Amino acid sequence: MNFFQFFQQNAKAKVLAKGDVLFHQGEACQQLFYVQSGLLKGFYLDEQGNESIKSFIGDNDIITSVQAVAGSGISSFSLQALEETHVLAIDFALIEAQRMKDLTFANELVGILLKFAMKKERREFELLTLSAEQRFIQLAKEHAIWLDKITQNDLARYLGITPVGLSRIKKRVLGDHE
Amino acid sequence: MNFFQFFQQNAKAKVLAKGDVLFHQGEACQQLFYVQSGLLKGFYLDEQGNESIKSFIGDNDIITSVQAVAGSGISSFSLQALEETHVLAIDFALIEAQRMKDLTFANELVGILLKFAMKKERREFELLTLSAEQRFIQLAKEHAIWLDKITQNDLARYLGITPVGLSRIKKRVLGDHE
DNA sequence: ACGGAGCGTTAACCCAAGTTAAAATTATGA
DNA sequence: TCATAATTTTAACTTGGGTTAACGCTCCGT
Repeated sequence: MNFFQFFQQNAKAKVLAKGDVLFHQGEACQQLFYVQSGLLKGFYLDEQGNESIKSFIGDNDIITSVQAVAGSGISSFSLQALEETHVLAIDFALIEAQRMKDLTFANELVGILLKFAMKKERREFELLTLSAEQRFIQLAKEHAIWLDKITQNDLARYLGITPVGLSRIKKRVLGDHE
Repeated sequence: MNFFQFFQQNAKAKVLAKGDVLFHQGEACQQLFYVQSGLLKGFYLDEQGNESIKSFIGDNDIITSVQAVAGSGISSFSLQALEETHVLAIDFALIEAQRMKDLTFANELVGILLKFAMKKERREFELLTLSAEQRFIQLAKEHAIWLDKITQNDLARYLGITPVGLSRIKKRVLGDHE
């Protein structure tokens, strides 16, 4: 069976208002979500309350805590809506059951995981090899839309710096044109 | 069919001497490798010649360039042996063919990819949320063996800092006990 | 229109890590 | 064993980004 057919047949629709949390760091997460529309952030919070943003998730993205559904059962991060967001939720157990008996489905899952792996490899590359300034330039090029929709605080926490740091980088990079 | 059976039947053994390169950044990579014994580093080299180490790969690890086999065809990093290393090499096309017709095989691949995704998520977490010093402490705890086998230059490039920086961190963390 | 909340900017000061270069230590090979 | 190369440490100086706090702007809500 086709992955998205399966999704449509077995998933439940959910609507999140701005600020709503889909799942919390430290709690169980047994579902996988497909984002129909809207925008979410996945983020870590440490003991001191420092936030680090793992990723932004938008239209047509699939999101879950891999650690939770395939490992410990507990999510290591939270997922929160930055605006009104419509998602489809499906129990991961259903996906597991289906892939065990459906070759086409299993192979679509392989494809999805390969794409996911490439995305993570990319992010790893940027965090490892680029300076904060280079990461900002990269982001501004590839996700220009984010600059409008996402607050500077969140953008900074995604780049691994503070909002103050990002403000300085913006000044340096975008220039004053005085 | 079982993944490792398949591997054993279709893979070619290769022996790498210290310093040998399994595949080069910027070149095609169509194979997947299973490390029987030894140690490799996967690393990026930028235009200025700065090296960043993506990962160390040891006994029983599976390694390939996901970008290359599932995306552009070109590897974004190089893979080099840090000591004599024995690997099994298999064409990724064979894996693709097998997973398309073998449910068990496809699902084992899903399992492998889920584990890979968890590893990458972990690395992303560390690069995003921890300071260089915290990353070193973490590494010393989890991979104490690496401290002996791997040069400080390589360890530093894995942590995202310079060898000089790592020397300072070691002094700070391990203390002088004077 | 006013007052506050939230967001972004700026400034002053601090510190971790980069850079360069020299010194010290450890490995390696003839 | 000794000489040379490679690795690690140390030192001096620079720099990017953190921290704190003040300031300004904008957007609401009343």
